[in-house]
Amino acid sequence: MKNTLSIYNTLSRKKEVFEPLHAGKVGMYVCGPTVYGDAHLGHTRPAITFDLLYRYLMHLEYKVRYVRNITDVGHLVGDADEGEDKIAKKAKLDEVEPMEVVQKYTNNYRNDMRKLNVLPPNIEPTATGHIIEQIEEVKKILEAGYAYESNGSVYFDVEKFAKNHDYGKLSGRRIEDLLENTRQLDGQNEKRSGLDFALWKNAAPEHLMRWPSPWGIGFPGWHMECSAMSTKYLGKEFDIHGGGMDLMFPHHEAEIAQCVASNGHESARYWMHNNMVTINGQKMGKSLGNFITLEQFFNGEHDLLEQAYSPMTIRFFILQAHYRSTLDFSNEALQAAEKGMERLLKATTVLQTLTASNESTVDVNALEAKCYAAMNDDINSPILIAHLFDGVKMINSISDGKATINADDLAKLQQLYQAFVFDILGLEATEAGSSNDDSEKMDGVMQLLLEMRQSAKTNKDWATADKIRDELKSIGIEIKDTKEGATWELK
RNA sequence: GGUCUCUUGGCCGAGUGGCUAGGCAGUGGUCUGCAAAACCACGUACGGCGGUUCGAAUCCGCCAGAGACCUCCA
Repeated sequence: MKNTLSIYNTLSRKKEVFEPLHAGKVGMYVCGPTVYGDAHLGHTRPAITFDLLYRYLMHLEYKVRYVRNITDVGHLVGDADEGEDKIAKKAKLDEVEPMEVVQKYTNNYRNDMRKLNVLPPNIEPTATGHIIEQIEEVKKILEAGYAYESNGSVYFDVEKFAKNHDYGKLSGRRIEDLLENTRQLDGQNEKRSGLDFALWKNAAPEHLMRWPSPWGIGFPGWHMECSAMSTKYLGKEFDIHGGGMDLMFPHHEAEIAQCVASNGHESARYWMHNNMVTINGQKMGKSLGNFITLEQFFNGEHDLLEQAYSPMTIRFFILQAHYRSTLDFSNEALQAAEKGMERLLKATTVLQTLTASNESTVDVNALEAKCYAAMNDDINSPILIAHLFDGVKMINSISDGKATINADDLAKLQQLYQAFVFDILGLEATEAGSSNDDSEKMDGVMQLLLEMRQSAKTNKDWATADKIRDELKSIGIEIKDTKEGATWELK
């Protein structure tokens, strides 16, 4: 039951049973961020999608090597400039070293991911740290005859490759269509065809990031790093390659071509693509300028945000949609996610306090089977979450005495929620007040106030009881009366 | 222009040829001194028009609308 994971393979356009290349082991490569700006909501989609997959594979007891790169060189700014590196351009703007920019945004990215409880990959290689490997790959492609040198740059010969290979198989493109739709880009005159892409690019004198190569001073092409680094750390053939849908063409298509040209066969067996986060129905993206950074979500400082949203709310929001669907941002949707998640997490706390009876009136095995079925069906987290909410009703009913559970089932249910809510979905309970001295004192003060209010209530002194409640509320402390007594929380 | 995808109830979002998705909001109830919170219960749906079928929101066609990629992008 646990081991019938199916995943949607972009190559075949259907769900396939996942069978690793080597029994019990999984190699997976995911395209990481370009570190020239703060991470925004869109960046969380692949990070959380593949974190979910990584966590689930580990839960299934696979030994996983998860590689996610940091792109710190190699992408062009746009077609208007002179082939200048994105990172170099920003660096000049800020008048700092390119590597300083890279370091800053890498740090920010890792920091944001940690807040989102995204597990760090096993290897997080950088493009600048693998220039030698990339040059070696370019050499191999030249030797294989699928590339040519021009003016100190090396280009991949797409038309030649397409004669005996299927260029466009991943993205569903036909070479004839592509040939009709090429645009004027930098270096076009150096290329034999508009479809050809750079494997190595000659650096202009003002270009800051530059390395020596057999073809002169330059920098690696846009798609080279993923081929070189996936091969180095996962081998010439590996299990899963992931990334955003927008990378399918040309990036992943070029990667496939590079690997085939250099190794004689394709590298990744399963290609997985997450869909986009939209805002007002349109893709949230760097180039459109309609993005909201994670930092802005966390502190609420953006015109479109009605409030701050915790990292866990963002994570739950992402997980409530299937990774292959678009997900539309709105305050209403995020607030719904926030409340729903609180209810789910609260139930996990209640679950720890349940006591066992002799008989079970609930079916824990059926719930467990449904949870695995959901995850095995192309890691369908929204379905999983729906089942977990059914379980919330079960937990609350037992807590209310409307249902009973025996000791074995209770242990199983507790394990189930630990596994699915915390280990697999990667949610974590919101920090219930840090345990420093101040919060301990605060807690003491609050206990005193609650006791005073309770005695006022006992004396039917409603004026005093309500004054305590209302005045605390006005300074942002909310009292909640429960069956077990009053509790408080900061709002 | 080319290729492809999507259109589900107030909002977000699953799924499927016939069997309740789920969450949030809303309504009713339980609890409470009152309220909040919490818990329980309950609607409303499958863009339009045709077709296939015993039966379609689910398959096919047309129309309308939205989007993605074709250029860096998660």
